[in-house]
Amino acid sequence: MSSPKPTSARSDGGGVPAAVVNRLSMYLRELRHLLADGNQTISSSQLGQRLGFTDAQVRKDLAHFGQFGHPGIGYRCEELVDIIRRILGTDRQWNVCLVGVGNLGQALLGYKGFASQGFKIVAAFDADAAKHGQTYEGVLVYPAEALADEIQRQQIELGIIAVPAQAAQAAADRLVAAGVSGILNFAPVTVSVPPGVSKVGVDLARELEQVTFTVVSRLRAAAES
Amino acid sequence: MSSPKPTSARSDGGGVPAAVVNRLSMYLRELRHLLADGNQTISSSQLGQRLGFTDAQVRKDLAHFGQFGHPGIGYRCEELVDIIRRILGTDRQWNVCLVGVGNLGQALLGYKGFASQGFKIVAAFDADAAKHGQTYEGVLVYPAEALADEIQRQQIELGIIAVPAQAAQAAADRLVAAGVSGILNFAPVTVSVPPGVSKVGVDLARELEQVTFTVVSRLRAAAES
DNA sequence: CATTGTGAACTTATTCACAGCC
DNA sequence: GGCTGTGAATAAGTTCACAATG
Repeated sequence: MSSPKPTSARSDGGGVPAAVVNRLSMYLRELRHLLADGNQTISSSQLGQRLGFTDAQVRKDLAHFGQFGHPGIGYRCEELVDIIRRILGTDRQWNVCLVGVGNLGQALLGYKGFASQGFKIVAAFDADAAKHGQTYEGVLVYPAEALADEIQRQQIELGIIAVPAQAAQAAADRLVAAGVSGILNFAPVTVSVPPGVSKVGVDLARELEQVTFTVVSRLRAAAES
Repeated sequence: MSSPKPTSARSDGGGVPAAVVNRLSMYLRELRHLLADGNQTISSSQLGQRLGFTDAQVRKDLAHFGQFGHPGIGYRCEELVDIIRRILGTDRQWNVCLVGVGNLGQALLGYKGFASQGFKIVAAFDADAAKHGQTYEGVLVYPAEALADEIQRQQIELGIIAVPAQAAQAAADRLVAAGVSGILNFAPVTVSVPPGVSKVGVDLARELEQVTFTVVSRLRAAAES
């Protein structure tokens, strides 16, 4: 018996494959760097080259959303930044909360990269009573029981889970019950959320495993040659 | 002009698509949880269901590497854990170093999930002289100049970059020059490494952008219905 | 005339479906 | 009976190649 149809290649988002969205955010990052370096325009082949994609790939990805290029010119960096931000939904601020103020949680509270993309962590939650009422990087820590109230009060739409594996599903359930629309999960477990709530998981150890796989593959290929 | 042929779907690793390796590490994580819960065996459809994949997908992924199942029974959890660990290269310890002992770097030093998968951070490097000689979570911080020597001395094979964007390429260059075989990059830039060095990038803000995209897509779909 | 946008060709990935096995 | 492994079928994603364009 097979699962309904989650295919892993598309997660959701108007029929746009997840891989396209992933590349889109790479284009955005690269375009910001280009802008910072004073570039006005860039062609699909130049942009692709910097990231290791073909020119056609860049154009096809953008074609999912409209026509943004200028024949003979390329893409205007500033214009395309605005367009991609609108596509990704980061053309406005998002209020975010953090669940789990441990090692990783504290680092996330101090991470500058969120604010610069429009993400604002406005509340943190932790089970440890010793942390309640304290502020980290200017963010106040509440008890887990206050989660629903704060999410309502501060209009928090996204939640970041940075609790131990065994507490992750409970954290997700609470966030969902409180009405967040999306979750970024750093706990090394698959949490389940209802349809209608977006979810992305980042598992640091799994990322390193992707590295070791290619390392050992290379070693193995070298051994048999 | 198009780029050579990086296709993005496969990065390297004996012709095995990156997506397969990614799922493999999910299977591994899930199998560990199953084992911890006392399960002896699991079928491809059960394993797939837990992660949102079809049964055929699970079997095909494993088929890239051999025949590990038992008809009528499924897969023996313990056996499959060993097999996947061997495939991913995590059936042994990897010495890892960290470059950049800031917010995020300190959290990574304290992250328990690395050790449990065989990754041992044995040295850290930072440009800030105030940190030199200090230990964080039992790991000694060296000046960046000591990088090559320590990597040689402690046989470090992997490097984690957790420095600001503008310092990331230099950190990568140093790691490569010192002879690491793989890099996990948390800086929000594309660093380039020579062929022969593996690289995986994790950009926290980009991960959140994947979440917001699906959130706004759902909102947009709802709006036009 | 460099560069986009896009149908057509091609390549890669996923699912189906069933023979073979325990 | 329940489950794997896999060739065949289908679907999805990528690249090619060229007409259209400022």
